[in-house]
Amino acid sequence: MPGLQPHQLGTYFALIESVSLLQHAVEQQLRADGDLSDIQFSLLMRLFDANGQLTMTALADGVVYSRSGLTYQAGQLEKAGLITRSPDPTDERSTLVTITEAGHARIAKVLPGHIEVVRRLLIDPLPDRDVKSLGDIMSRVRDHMRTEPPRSAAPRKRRP
Amino acid sequence: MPGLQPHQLGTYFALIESVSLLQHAVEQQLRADGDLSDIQFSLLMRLFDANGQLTMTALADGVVYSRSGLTYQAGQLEKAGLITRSPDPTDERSTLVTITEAGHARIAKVLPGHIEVVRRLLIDPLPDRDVKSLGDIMSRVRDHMRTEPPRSAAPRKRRP
DNA sequence: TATTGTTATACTCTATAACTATA
DNA sequence: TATAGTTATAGAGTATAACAATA
Repeated sequence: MPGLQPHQLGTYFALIESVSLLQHAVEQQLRADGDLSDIQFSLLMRLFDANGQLTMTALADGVVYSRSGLTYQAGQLEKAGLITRSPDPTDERSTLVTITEAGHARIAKVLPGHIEVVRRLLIDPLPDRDVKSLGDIMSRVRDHMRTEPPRSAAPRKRRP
Repeated sequence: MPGLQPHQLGTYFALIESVSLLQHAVEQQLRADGDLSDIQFSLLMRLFDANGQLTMTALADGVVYSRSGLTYQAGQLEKAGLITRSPDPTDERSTLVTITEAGHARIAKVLPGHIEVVRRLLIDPLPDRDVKSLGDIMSRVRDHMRTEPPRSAAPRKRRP
């Protein structure tokens, strides 16, 4: 692989592979313990952290998908009784998404196992010094990505 | 979030979020430059690294999916002319997957942009010292995960 | 019996574009 | 005009189970 040095490439592959394994384990756990996809869990957690209520747009923010994808997931969560949707009195174009009691309960049900997986696979095998380094490094990477101009804001179109 | 200290949780979130952003950027690039999914690209790269030929089982190894999922992806790649499948003379149960000239060409077409994305988002924003630390840490995490007993080898069944 | 791979099928998820309604 | 959200629809991908053939 030209253009990157072996240790740079090694870093990339180790990162991608280990995160894939971690995500896979997390997905299994969430599905088994609470019948949730990782995305559904993220959405519930965002609501939880936001004290229970967000607009659709705010909820989607950062969980990169299309509007329609969020509508679909919100539909699933609503069907499962974990959220409700209601009009926003402030702005009648908006929809307020609210986490229900059952939604809270589902999080409570799933969280211990979730933490256990993350601890077992990521935290415990590393000395605390490395956990801190890793957090520090990846925070900088994340912040850099977030401030980067999207670059392919107008991605090349396949011929129509 | 009980059970994990703030810096441990922060590490987990920074890791997941930054890798998601990286993967998303990579997927865009692979699709735009070579009309490949990241999984298809991984499969081609595995063949490339293995000097062009692997059995289905060897090809799937590590790219965690079901047999049928691999059959599906191999079908897609074959339809696109990037691989061929032929019987394995050594073991007639096996199928040998071979990368074609077109497959090599596709990799060559896609790789520069791929490297550019990885460099821009992950490598360049970090001092080389951190690239090395990150590689070192994530290699240990990966190795640990790979040696771990699967734990949920027999995952809880939903009631039948 | 165990392993390799395929098929059929059903399901989840995603993306695009057209649409409604409000700011 | 721009923004918030939904719907229709089509396509990609995944998983399970049943299957055939070989070791």
